[in-house]
Amino acid sequence: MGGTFLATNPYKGTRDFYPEDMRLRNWFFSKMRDVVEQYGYEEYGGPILESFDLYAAKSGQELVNEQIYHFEDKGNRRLAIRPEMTPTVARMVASRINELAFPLRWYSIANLMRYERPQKGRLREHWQLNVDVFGEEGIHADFEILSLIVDLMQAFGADGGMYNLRISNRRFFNDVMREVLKAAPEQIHVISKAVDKRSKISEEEYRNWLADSGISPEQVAQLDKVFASSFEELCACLPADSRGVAELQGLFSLLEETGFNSFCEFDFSVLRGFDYYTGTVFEVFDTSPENRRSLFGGGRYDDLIGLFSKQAVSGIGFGFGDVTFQDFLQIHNLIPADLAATGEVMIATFEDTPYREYARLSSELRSAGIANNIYLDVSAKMKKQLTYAERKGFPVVVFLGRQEIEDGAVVIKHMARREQETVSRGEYLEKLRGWLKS
RNA sequence: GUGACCGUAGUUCAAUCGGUAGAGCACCAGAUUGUGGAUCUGGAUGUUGCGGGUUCAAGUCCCGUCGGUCACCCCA
Repeated sequence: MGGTFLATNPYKGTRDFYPEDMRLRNWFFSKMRDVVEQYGYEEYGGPILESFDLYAAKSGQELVNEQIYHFEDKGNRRLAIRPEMTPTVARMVASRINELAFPLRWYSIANLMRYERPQKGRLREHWQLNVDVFGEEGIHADFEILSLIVDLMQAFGADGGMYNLRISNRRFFNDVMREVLKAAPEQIHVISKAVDKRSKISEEEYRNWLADSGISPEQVAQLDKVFASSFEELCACLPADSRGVAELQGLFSLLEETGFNSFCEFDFSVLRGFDYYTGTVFEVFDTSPENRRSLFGGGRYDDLIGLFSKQAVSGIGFGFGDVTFQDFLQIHNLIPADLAATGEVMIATFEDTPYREYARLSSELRSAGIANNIYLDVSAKMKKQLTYAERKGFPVVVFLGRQEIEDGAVVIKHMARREQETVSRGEYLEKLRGWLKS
């Protein structure tokens, strides 16, 4: 025997996109593209392989390095498959820093890979929409990104009840820690980690974590008070010149004035990882009980291109992955049922008719802008041809046989209505168009 | 990296205490030689993920491995 066959399953944590899967992905990414381009964002792209140093240099996180696919090429260059898009954009921006007109509004839709254990909402390869504003420090950019997110969600019919957009600010957080808790810089780091975990771990674990990290009982008490306080009360505790306060107040008054505030809320516990973010941070949560998780998030970082240039470029943006988003769409029933196949017309064939007639008809339809297939096996029974047409979801089948050629006509058949009629070659296109519209 | 559960036909699943693997759907052919969703008739299909062990006998028990799912870890 020929031995064993190769496995047909895709590599762990990656997915095959069969035509129906591709339709879904194309559907939502093109919708996203529409929204983002209406905001005047420009698309960019980059290579899937980058120098390993591009990632290794960045903040030197061991864990990130463990999640990077890397290897050596034939010229002994150390390469990595991109695990995120930001270093690539940073490189691109830095490379043309003097030529680009800031602020930039850029977006990309790219596939990324990370070596990790697949689980719900997270695979080894995923596709992600990245949207950023570069070179603008003011909160107008922050506001724009947040309103863009709301519009993005709305484009899919997601209303405020389906998701939460929670917003905070790293500067504000740091100010509160310093002024209210009198926390030292190292303590702030520890506290932010504990706060980040707060919703996931038990009350006891949370308190132990803080105590074990050298946070005094007084500080813990203050922290409890902070969480019980409103945004306004917290602001009152901070100096009048607090930048964090000014940014959050400015941002929220803009959101209120434009009506976007009904989708947004202040949430002191939103922190989004570390170091990276310096100002506004935000996170979008799914509100459905089955999927109470973060869909995506982002924030402001002060220096995007420090690795490449002396000049600092501030930016704000987010990355929105397809895996979590698909879960979201499914749970909230936001995927349209009629993401149909692309073919509009199938041309049925007969053995006793010259094939060139079908080639001509097909070309005639294409010129008219009607996508079509010729049934290739002319000896196949009509039952088989029609079954095929039905399974493929062709709304219309056209018959062209000896009789029709003699009469200068075609038979067009409306599959869903199970009706058909004979129409002259001069008029069938118009009739067909009418059918395809409805 | 740690832990839990799962892996049987294309698919969804069944198989009693360990006793020689079966059903629905789907598929193919025909009833219908130029007309599809129903019905009827017939048909094909498995190294039970893989490798080893225990046993007279393993889909079933044990070990390993690969794959899937989920949680932890981590998070763009």
